Amino acid sequence: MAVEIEAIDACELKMVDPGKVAWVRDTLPGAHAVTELADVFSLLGDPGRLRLLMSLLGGGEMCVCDLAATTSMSESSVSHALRLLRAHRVVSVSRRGRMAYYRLDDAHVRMLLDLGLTHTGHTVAAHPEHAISRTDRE
Amino acid sequence: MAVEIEAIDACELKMVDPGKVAWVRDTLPGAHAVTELADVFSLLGDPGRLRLLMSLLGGGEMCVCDLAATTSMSESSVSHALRLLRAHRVVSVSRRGRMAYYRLDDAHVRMLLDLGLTHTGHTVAAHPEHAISRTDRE
DNA sequence: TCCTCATCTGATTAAACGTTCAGATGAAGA
DNA sequence: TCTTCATCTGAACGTTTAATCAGATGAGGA
Repeated sequence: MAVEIEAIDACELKMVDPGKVAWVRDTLPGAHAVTELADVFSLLGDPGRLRLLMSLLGGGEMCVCDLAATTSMSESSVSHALRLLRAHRVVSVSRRGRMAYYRLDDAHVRMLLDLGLTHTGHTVAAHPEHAISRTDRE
Repeated sequence: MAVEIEAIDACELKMVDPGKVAWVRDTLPGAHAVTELADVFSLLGDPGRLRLLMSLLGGGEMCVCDLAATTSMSESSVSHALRLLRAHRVVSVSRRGRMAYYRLDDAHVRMLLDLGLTHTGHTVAAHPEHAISRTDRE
């Protein structure tokens, strides 16, 4: 297959397998898609936000103060974190009175969380009847 | 780390649903497990590392210079990134001569990447102006 | 041996990030 | 109205992070 793709960066001509490089380069998603994906992973890459999201995964709909209590974060931190997650459409709010109830609102993120949890060996209950006591040593 | 979960944190008594809070708190993985998971997501949360890993996902085994060419990163950046990924057992190396060939070496990360890609697939489909051809090869 | 080349590493720097604090917003009750 | 309360917001601070550069390592060929 031909070597010339769109405007090779000009910096480096030293490739071991130019054909493969060209092909892999073509199969990679565009810069915007990669950035978007990285953003999602990055959102899940903070322990506080992760606890927040896992709480919502198990608890369904929760208000800010309960989330703060669940995750042992300050309410301000929780609010900041939820704002970020809200901006990326990962969670959604419904306000009733002065309370704000948040919920997980992204099926893909939900799957990523589930997959991630099986990775760590935990199967978190999405439904109370599946509750398992944790308490394994860490 | 708070050992007793029943003893409410003492700081805040203002919970809307203490029962739910206690239950969700119990179902959350331990601090160490959460940190570990967040670390994994965090590794996938950088566009450069993500391009690197997606290249390996499609290209199989690749050397540093080809990875640099594929991802448009400097070889030094690639090396630093691969070192991080290696430290977390996400990739593995096999050295032949002066070359170092890297490959994806974590089944869970592979699944996370796959899931993430279907996520961008949906996103791209929803926003055709950013559409890029991703060869459906798997 | 010496030289070249692919890769690795440490140090430096600048940007990005999360937390905290103090104050603002807006809804409910008196 | 005024007060209280849940939540939100902006700014400041300290930490973490990734990119760059210069030099080191180590294998192959002359």
